[in-house]
Amino acid sequence: MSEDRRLMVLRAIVQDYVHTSEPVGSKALVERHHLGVSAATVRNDMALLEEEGLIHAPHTSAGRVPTDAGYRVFVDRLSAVKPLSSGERRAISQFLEGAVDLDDVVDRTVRLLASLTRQVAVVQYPSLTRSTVRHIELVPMGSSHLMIVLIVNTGRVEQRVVDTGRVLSDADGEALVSSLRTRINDVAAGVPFTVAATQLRRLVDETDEADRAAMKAVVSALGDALVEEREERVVLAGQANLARAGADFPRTIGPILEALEEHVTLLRLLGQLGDDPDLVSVRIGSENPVTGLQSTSLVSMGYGSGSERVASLGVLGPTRMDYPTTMASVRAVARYVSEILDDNAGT
Amino acid sequence: MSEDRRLMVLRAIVQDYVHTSEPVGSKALVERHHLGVSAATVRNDMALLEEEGLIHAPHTSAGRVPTDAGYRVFVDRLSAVKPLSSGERRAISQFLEGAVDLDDVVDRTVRLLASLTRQVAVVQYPSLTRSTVRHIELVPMGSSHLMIVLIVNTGRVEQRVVDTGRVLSDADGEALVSSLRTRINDVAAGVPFTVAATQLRRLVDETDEADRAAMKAVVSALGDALVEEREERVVLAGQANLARAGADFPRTIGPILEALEEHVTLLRLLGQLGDDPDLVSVRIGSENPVTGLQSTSLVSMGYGSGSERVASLGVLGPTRMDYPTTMASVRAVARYVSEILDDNAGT
DNA sequence: ACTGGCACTCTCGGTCAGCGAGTGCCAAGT
DNA sequence: ACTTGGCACTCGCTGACCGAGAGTGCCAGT
Repeated sequence: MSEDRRLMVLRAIVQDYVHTSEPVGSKALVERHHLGVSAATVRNDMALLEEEGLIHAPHTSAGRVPTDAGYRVFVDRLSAVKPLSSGERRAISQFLEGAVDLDDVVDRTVRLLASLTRQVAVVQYPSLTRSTVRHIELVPMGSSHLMIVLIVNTGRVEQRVVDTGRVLSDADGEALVSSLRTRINDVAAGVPFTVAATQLRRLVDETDEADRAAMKAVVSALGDALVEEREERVVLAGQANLARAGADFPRTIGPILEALEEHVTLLRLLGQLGDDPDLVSVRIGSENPVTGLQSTSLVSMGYGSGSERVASLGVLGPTRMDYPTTMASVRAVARYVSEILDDNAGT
Repeated sequence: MSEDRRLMVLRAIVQDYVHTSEPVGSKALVERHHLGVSAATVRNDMALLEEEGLIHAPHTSAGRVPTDAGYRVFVDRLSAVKPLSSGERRAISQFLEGAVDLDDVVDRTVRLLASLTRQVAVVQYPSLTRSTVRHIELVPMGSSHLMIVLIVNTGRVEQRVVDTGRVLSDADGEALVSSLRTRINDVAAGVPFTVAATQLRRLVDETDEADRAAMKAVVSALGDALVEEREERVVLAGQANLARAGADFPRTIGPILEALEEHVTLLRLLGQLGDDPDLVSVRIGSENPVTGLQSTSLVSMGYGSGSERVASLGVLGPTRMDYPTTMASVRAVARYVSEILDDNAGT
């Protein structure tokens, strides 16, 4: 019947537990939250909630603790994302304002998230599946080596050195480099990675016998750089916060740290967001497929310039976390970073 | 008198403690190490060692544990760096072989060190105080923006975007860019950072009124990049190993993680090496100036191409660590990385 | 449908005894 | 002058026990 009240009770349990980190009993509940009923009634509701699997008693005579499913219901139906104070907003923008390049943006973002939420922050580097080549620069180095600089539209830069097997320091060499430079940029500049890769391969065949070897060397290095660049990266901060919340993970902190070093699985996790790119995604405890992270929750959100959601960021903390404010922080930071990328992508 | 034997006893204590992690008593000692004397004699020696401050009894009736000073004596006088097995050497070279660029070298190195020593690995990015500018490239972006790419002789690349306030897409613009490019490279290419910075500033004054604003914008961004690039960075791996060795740090793991996030202080630490660049430096427990790291030891060594020791790498672990093998690993990796940098530096 | 009451169950903290490892010191042996 | 065996002593650790406190489930009453 009073399903409403049951949910109120659940919410109260979650809230209390989150900030005392102790199992909460019926008596304490009615005292702190002025629900208009007695402890005995609450006990009945609790029994039902337990049947539904939303809460759980660690011991016969202890209070109740929310289960992962309980938290799920809480975030889905019982809480609203708490808006940040204007002070917090200002802090965010000030902190990110001074970033000079993409690395710096990511670096600042991850630190900011960690200190804001006092949890472990995870930021994925902008994924470049949709990246385009902005420009490719060739710089002769020494007699026969050539440094290739690949500039991506997101502002990232990748470089490689190849040996062309040709003398580049004389007039002929300079002409060769300059011809390679224009021809390569003609087919690749402004073009998405995947397309650029195939175009470049074709370019080799269209090259004179004489210069084909050089062109081939350059193109193959570029091909490497293109996939390397597509390979995604994450940056972490705030691992120390795990230790602070040590009470929550009796002895699981080791596995958690291990899981955090597996950047590949982290990336996969971040990749699986909810449907709506503009919504914060929450993965709670055992919902999480990664061994080692099953006592933690991941709050994440996509970000990126324009309508493209190029990457994700988020924080990882104990399942017993303050979801509303954490979600608010993550959302705010994701939006702000997106804005910054928008501005820089400008033109 | 028998100072020799006292030291043998100390060595035995260190060795036993390192691998049982329990205070070691006189009886256990004579059993495991066949010193030719009885437990009582060992007890007398222990009493002396304790007076000298080299060992310490946690409780009146517990065994002895080496103090920081005890470890110091051990590494300085009682141990030899254990040579690595050929298998380990091969593993190191294979693991580092496939690196494609500097970032990759550093990344692989830090992971390798962590898994080799099962401790926290710290690798400083090659310091660039002695770096020179290899080349500076200017790439027009959009109508008035210019991307500046700074290529350093170590292979690092830094980029900046500035607004020149001029139209660059027409013929005039292209001419401007190309003139800036040659003039800048004329004064800066091949020149050490510090010199380049001043040369470039002078260049502004020598520029025509008309182009001075554009030149100024570019030079100021370059100046930023030069200091930014000189700012040093570290990379970590293997934090999870801290948790594994949790027995050693009862509750100090939190502060340690915090200290590890303070990259600035880490850099300072790594900077203070011993005198001989070719020697492994060991800083034990309280010898360590950083709060939070006083229950840990740092084993580090410089590395770099040629005779220049451009940066350091090392591992951080409990004071109770296996110094001989750890030192061996650190030394081997540092040397190998130096070799790689040598090869790559070759024109 | 809610509430008060009651018996019951557990955990937690404190105390206490026994055990075992290890020490310090002394007197005897080489 | 060292070394050694012996012995009394000190502590920390473990397990048992106990009482207190918190919380529960259930039942009967409103």
